[in-house]
Amino acid sequence: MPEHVPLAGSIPERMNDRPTWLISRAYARATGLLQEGFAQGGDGLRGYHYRLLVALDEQGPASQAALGRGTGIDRSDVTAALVDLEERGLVRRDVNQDDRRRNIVSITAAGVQRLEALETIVDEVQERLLAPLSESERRQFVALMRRIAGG
Amino acid sequence: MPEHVPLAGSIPERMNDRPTWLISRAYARATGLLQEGFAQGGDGLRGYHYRLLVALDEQGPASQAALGRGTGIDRSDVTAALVDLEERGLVRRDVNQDDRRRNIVSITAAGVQRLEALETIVDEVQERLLAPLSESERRQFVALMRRIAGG
DNA sequence: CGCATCTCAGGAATACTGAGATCA
DNA sequence: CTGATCTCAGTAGTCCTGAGATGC
Repeated sequence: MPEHVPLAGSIPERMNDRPTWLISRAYARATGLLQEGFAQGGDGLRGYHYRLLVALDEQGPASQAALGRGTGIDRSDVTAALVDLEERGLVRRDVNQDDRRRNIVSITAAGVQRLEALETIVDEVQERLLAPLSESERRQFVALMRRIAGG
Repeated sequence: MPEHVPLAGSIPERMNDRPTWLISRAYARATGLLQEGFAQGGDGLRGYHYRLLVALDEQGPASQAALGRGTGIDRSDVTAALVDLEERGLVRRDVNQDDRRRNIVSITAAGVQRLEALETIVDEVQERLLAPLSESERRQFVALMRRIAGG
């Protein structure tokens, strides 16, 4: 006997006008798809690793503090994620001789290669996520989101 | 000496075109603001509690499974959150005599009252979150998000 | 039997805090 | 001394899985 006396069960209509709730639903969908995609890699890389690799690939060597600011990842999480990436040979960390508090983090050739594979995965996820929207709607969406997220 | 040799540090431009990343940034902002707001209540209520109260207030008594489906909260988290709400006298749980597997969860008068306060908080958070957008842009945003989140 | 419900234990990824050590 | 950096330990809230007990 499937679903007997429903006693309610659909999404409260009020919530569907709540941007906070819509954002959290979208986030849940996006992270679910991303985790699914990243799991294909099989080497345990996650969102943090991807973000760091993108920042390093795009902007060149950086200190960990700068990476944290640039990617929105907390300093302590940056440290942990970079340890993972270094173990896998995807980044290198050298002490900055001009300021020995700082590490100079650089992406390696293997890191660039791995990043390309991750980009493919993220592209696919994005395609699935934005499937309901037309091209112009996607541009609208990105533009609006940038203003909300970028605050 | 503040910030010496930047070694990069701004948000990678590539990321700002990544809906997945924008969503996670927006989510981080939203949940940060929400937690800040909910903390004002001082009684440890969180997003899950709020969602459940909304669903109960809007749709009336429901089984826990229906609440889970309706709010997008996992069955096991529903159980835990309802325990909290029951302890605070904000909901009541009675065994459904027609189907004794099920609890009939109802919001109490105190729950309705507490929910009103929470709605005020969520309204404020929303206002801060959407501050950069005009009225019509907000409607656009909600409409686009519904299609992405609602999948 | 199958299936739904409620509960409990726990894991995973993100976001964050506090504190210590190092060093400009 | 002030303040930035890196590291480590630990917490919180969300999302999810597996398994058991009960009941249709």
